[in-house]
Amino acid sequence: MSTRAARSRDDVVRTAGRLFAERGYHGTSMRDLAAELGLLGSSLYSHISSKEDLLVEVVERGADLFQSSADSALATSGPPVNRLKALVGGHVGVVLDHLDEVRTFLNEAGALDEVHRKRVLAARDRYEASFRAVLSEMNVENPKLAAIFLLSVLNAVERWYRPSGPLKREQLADEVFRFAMTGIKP
Amino acid sequence: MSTRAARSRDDVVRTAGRLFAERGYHGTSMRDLAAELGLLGSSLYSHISSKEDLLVEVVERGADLFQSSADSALATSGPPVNRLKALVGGHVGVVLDHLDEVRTFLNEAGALDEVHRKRVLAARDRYEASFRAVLSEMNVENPKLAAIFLLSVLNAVERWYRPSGPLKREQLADEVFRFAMTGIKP
DNA sequence: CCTACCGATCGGTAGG
DNA sequence: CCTACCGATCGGTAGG
Repeated sequence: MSTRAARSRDDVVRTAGRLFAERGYHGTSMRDLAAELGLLGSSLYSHISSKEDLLVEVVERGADLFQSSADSALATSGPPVNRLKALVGGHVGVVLDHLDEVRTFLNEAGALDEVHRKRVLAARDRYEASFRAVLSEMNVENPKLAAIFLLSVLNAVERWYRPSGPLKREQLADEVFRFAMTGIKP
Repeated sequence: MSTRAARSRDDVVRTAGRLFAERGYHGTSMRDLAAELGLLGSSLYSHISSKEDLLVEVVERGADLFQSSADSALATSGPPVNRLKALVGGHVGVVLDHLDEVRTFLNEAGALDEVHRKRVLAARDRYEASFRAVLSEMNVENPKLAAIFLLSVLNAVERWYRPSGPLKREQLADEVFRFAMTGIKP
């Protein structure tokens, strides 16, 4: 048996996402990443061309996942509240199923060069616009602010939710939706 | 006139807070910090003993500011909703007045060694407990989850609020409070 | 994917 | 607070 650790490009990107999410971009060295894959640092460069390119790819995966989720949610039929529910459920699903890409997308975009950072900000605004549009359809008083508040709650899920905790995955989206619709309720 | 740049320890800690907030702990070098103060890297060590100590000090300042705010808010008389309003107003005030320490406290605690990181988690839990206590007083259905959701909105203020924007500082706390109490409202 | 490197930069110290 | 350093580590390359 060979002791060679043959890795695909996707292995490299996914492992990079995990380390960027856990330790941050600047807190992760290329040798850290290689070691996680059972390689030496120099071996990474047959898969990718630079550390920065890796960050770009992980962040773009996060952006694409959110946008696909929104596009799908906006196609939901019925009253606008159905689409809002789909947006919330989709967002929670993306966070739970792609935690590493999501955390890197949300927390490490600042480490990108200006061109890519602006592209990420544009992607976030486009995603947020999906929320604003549905909230407008619902005749919410201040759709812009409501979208910010709702996304604040949704994005924070990454920071506190543990699948092993008392709150089951299906309940989570329901609870967020309920809080957004009616507040803390006495 | 001397060209010597005489700095106090507090100058060093405050400037470190700004850079840690903007670029992250691992994205800030001691030479970056020194240059910002008009010094050479080695000169920093007459003020502080290590980079890690600097992070500890900035993060602890953030923790203390939030806890002082909560202690003060909990002393508010009248029905519990008054105390909740004071907690929200206090939190927004701390974020806006001490943005660098807050951002470092919220985003860079992961770069601390285990001992200090656990201390920060304990400080956060104690602060969150102030919210849980007031929400319990208000007979909210799920005070623990309500506290998480409300703090999600409050902590996100650091990420999007611009004092130059349409929302004035005084309105911000009111809008967060209203969202927490009643949701998006159709 | 590894061996053998490269120049640059890192946090930090000794001594004045 | 500066001069003059230190060993360690950084991202990355040449060549096989």
